[in-house]
Amino acid sequence: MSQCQSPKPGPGHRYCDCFASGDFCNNCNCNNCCNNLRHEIERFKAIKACLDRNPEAFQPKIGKGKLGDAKPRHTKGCNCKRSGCLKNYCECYEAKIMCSSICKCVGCKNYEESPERKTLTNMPSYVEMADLEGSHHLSPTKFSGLPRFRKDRRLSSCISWEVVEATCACLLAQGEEAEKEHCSECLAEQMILEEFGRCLSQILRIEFKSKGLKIESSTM
DNA sequence: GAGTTTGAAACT
DNA sequence: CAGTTTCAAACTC
Ligand SMILES: [Zn+2]
Ligand SMILES: [Zn+2]
Ligand SMILES: [Zn+2]
Ligand SMILES: [Zn+2]
Repeated sequence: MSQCQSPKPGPGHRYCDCFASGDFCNNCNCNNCCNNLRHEIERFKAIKACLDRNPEAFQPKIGKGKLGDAKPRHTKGCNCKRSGCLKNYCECYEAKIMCSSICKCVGCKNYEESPERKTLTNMPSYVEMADLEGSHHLSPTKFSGLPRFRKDRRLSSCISWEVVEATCACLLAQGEEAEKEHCSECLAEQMILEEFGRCLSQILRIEFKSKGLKIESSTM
């Protein structure tokens, strides 16, 4: 049950689960809870304010994908960045559904073919994948000190949040360096762009490698 | 149970 | 529309 501390649904934060689902609070630990019959008017006003902001506020968030039997999907999609959509922080995952194209998540692992998702949900028999990855240092650039890839984790089809962060950190570092050396704005820009190029190419290299592909292009 | 992480929804 | 704030719930120890 909910344990919100707010006297009533207030601005700037989400509502307790009871209220969000349109129910009265029941057996909650809410502090000064107004989501009950005792505060009918206040409650109604809160609901009205909510609906005013978003008419769909109390609609179920899990709709059907299209017609009838299509796969259910989250009506708004999630916006996860750090959970890989494999924890209950993610509304898609919580609802036991795959993320869809309307999700704006980063580093999503909540898709049908996701090995991470599979190892999490079922207890696959033929698991393992010998991970001899411990040695993977991302060499030349500053990737080295930054969030490393976990042993059993590999990049799948999308770029993970860790990589996004690492890339940002590289660019920031490059910018600071340029600043320290009092480079012109133009040169700084160029340095950062070049760093970005190195990051991208490294990301691609690693991704290709993990898939056993070769880099065909020579123009990189 | 305390402390941390996360992301929806409100807000700017 | 993107960035920030808030805070209850999920998670971790
Ligand atoms: Zn309550
Ligand atoms: Zn998600
Ligand atoms: Zn999603
Ligand atoms: Zn996702």
